[in-house]
Amino acid sequence: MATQDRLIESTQELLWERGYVGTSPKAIQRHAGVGQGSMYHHFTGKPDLAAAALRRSAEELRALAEERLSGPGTAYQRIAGYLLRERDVLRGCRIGRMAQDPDVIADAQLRAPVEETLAWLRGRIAEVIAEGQAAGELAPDPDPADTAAALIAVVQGGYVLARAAGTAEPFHQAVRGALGLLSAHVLR
Amino acid sequence: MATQDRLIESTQELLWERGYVGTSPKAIQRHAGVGQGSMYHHFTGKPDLAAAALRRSAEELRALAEERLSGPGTAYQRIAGYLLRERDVLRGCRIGRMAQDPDVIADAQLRAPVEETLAWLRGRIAEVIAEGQAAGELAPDPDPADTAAALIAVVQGGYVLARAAGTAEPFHQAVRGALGLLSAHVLR
DNA sequence: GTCTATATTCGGATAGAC
DNA sequence: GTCTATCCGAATATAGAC
Repeated sequence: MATQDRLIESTQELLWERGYVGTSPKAIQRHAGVGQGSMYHHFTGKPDLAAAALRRSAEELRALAEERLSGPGTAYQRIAGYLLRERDVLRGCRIGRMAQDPDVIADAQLRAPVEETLAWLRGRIAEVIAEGQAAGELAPDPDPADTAAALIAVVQGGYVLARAAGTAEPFHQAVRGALGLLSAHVLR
Repeated sequence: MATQDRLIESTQELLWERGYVGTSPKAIQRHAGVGQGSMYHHFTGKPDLAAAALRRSAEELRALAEERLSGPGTAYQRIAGYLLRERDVLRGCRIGRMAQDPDVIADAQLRAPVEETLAWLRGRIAEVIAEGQAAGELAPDPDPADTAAALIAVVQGGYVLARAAGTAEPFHQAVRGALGLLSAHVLR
C-alpha cells in the first residue's frame, strides 16, 4: 500500500480511538510505520492529514448506510436494517465522535465532512420515511425530518450510553426502544 | 468562594468545553485565578481534580433531571418536560461528553460518575414510563427500559447532531421526533 | 521521498522558600 | 496555603543531508 494510504488509514484509526486532540503526529507515524520526514512530505501537517482521514471515513460511512437504505424491503424494514446492522458499538461512530472535539468544530476543513455526513444521513432517512408514507406502509402523521433526526440521534446517543456503561447493551436497548415506537406506525 | 470550589468550578467548565485530554492544569489555574502550588496543595493532580469536578457535575445533572421527572403531571408530561427543558444545546451534556474520552473511560475514578449518572437517568425514566403504564396513561406495550434508553439516547445524540450542524435545530427536531413517536402511545 | 538533527512550546508535575 | 524555580518528556513542527 502507498505511504499516503498507510498514513490516512492510521489516522482514521487513531482519530476514531483517541479523537483529534488525543492523536499526535508521532503516534500516527508509529502506527503507520512511516518516518517523520515522510509524513511531512506528503501532508502539510496534522490538520491536513486529519482532514484527508475524515473525508475518507465519511465516504465509507455513507456507502455503508446507503447499502442498507437503498436495499430491498419496506421503509420500516430498511430503517430497521440500518439500525440493526453489525456495529462496533463500544468504539462508537468515527464521524459523530468528532463533533465533540472543539478543535474539529473550530476548523472548517475538519468540520465539513462531519457536518455534511450527518446532514446527508438525516436527509436520506427522512426520504425513506416519506417514501413509506407515500406508499401507504407508514402512518402519515410522523414528520419525516423530525423522525429521521430522532433515529440518527438514537444511534449516536446509543454509542454514548454504551461507552459510559462499558457494555453494548444500552445501545441495543435504545435501538429496540426506537424501533418499538416506530413500529406502532407501520400500517401493513 | 473557597479556593477548592473555584478550582472545581473551573474544571467543570473546562471539561465541558474541551474534554479531559484538552484540559491542562495550567488552563484550570488560569481560569480559576489560582497559582500552581495552590492547586497541587488541594488536589493530588489533574485526575483527582477532574474526578471531583465530575462528581459535582453529576450531582447537579441529577438534581436538574429529578426536578422535572418528579414534578406534577402525567408520565408523558413529565418526560416531555424533561426533554423540552431549557438546555445549552451547542455545549452538549457535561457528563455524556466524557464518555467519548478514552482517558476518562480507562480510569475507574473518572468513569464512575459518568456511568452511574447515565444509568440512574435511564432507570429513572423507565420508572416514570412504568408508572404511566400502571396508571393507564400509557399503552402497555413499549418496554420501559428500552424506551427510556431510546429517549436518553435521543438527547445525547441530539447534542452530537447539533454540534455537527453548528446549530441547535437538529436537537430540537430529534426531540420533537421522539415525542411524536411516544405520543401515539398516550391513552388519555 | 525518506532520514536525522534541532527548535519551541506545552503538559504535568516536584521542591523548597515564604 | 501560596509562590517561584526547576524538571523531563511530548507535541508539532522546520532544516538540510542522503
